[in-house]
Amino acid sequence: MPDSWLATRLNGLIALTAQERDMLRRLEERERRLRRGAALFSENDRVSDLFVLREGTMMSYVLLDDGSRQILRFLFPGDIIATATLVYATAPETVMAITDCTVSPFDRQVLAELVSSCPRLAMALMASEQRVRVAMTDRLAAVGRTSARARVAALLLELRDRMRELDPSIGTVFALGITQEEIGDAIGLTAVHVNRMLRQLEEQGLIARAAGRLTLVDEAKLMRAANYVDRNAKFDLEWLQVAE
Amino acid sequence: MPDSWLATRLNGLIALTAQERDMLRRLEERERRLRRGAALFSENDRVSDLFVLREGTMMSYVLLDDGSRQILRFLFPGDIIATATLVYATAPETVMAITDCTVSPFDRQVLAELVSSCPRLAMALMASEQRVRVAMTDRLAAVGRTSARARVAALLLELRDRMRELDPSIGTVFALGITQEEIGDAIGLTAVHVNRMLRQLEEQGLIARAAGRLTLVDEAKLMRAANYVDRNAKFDLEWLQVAE
DNA sequence: CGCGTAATTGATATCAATCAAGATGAGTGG
DNA sequence: CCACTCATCTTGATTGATATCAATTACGCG
Repeated sequence: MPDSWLATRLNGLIALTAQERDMLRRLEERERRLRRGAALFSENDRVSDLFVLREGTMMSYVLLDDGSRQILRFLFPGDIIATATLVYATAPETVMAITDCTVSPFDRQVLAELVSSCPRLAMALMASEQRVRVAMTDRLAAVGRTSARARVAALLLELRDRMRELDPSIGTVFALGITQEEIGDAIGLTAVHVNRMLRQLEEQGLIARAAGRLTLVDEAKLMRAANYVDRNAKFDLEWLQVAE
Repeated sequence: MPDSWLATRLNGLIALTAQERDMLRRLEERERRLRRGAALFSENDRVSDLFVLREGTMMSYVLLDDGSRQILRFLFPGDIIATATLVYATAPETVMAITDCTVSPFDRQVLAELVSSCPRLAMALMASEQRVRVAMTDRLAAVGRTSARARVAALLLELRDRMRELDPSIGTVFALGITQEEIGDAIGLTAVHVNRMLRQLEEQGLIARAAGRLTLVDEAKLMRAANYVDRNAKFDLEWLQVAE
């Protein structure tokens, strides 16, 4: 495990200086462990820290009055959690551990200091928040305007891509790590219907499932089925590189 | 019209210094006009500027392969446009003028300078991007997990709230300014069904419509129907006030 | 080895989409 | 000022995708 996941993540965007690395390390000094299923915080909790996820998988979600759940985002090591703390006194969403996890809490004032001392890092953080936002617009478009089959396909590809960022050895085979109910709650379907769509994708030869592992058998077809856009192919932080 | 819309907007969050105001004014030096229906830029265009919307209403959307459209966000004066420019070489979304508009373009390098010279302003911008993100999670939850009626109600309230930020005199009566088709494309419904839901809300006495103006007749009921959460009530940028 | 969660499958119900006409209304040219 | 036109709104009939309800079945874990 790198001593700063955040540095590892941002290094994918811009080359970091030693000073910048040091600064990022400060965000991951403390450590807190969470058991599978434990909530880091819940909707409406007073939260004044932010967190870096260091180990494990988490998710953020909201619960509606009728008890239904909308999963907003799956979280992987290097992701920043609770950025909403910057504006909201209470959390707008719940964050829960899907597997056993380790997170590093840091105070929002420390972030303010980081912005002062490392402006280029601040820009990189802003930029990386844009990736999060765009991922969410993609999901919104999927949920609002595509079929159940397309949404399932899109989520499978999204999860594979995110896992591959951390582990480049991942190709077309990976462990999904979430239940069909969670898939449904992320893309606005019932677990039953997710099951049927997975079966359909399997019967059509786009995916295969075995022993908890998923294989993207025909990635090209799956991408077409999903309305897939590879956002990672379009990164450009070049313009930040030259900053004095 | 204020000489910096952005300053006006951020002033709602933190008290700005003279230097900060000056800096923000630089972002709105240039000016570009757009006719109703004109695209500021389209998906996949190379964009290296950001923009501040100064006058008018705009929207951002994506088009899917089958021609359907998902409206991501409605834009009002003071909103920053094309923040995705910070990471993506090409625009992930189209931005179009709903009414005649004025925008102020500024180069992303200018933003980088702003972050260097006014770190507290940078924090305020980050914070304000969180509002955008949370608004989007609310929409995602609505589209993924609520009925057509609830989504329509939620959008009406969202639009009213956003307009009220700019014009506090707005109470329960306002001009919607968008078509039923646009409503549908924002919340994942057909225009036909939006029409039926508006009628239903009207018949149930939650809203009234006349001469292009919408009245929220029973706001409490409408909020319940919409699963409404007033995010504005929960702001907290106090912690930034004391900076250095 | 048993227990509980997750996955699977079939039957039926519903909500929203689609298809198909009109009606209304704002803007435009004569 | 009127007639025309195109967009928007409205309404009804029908279809279709996904939810709901109801059992099983498979399987990871203690």
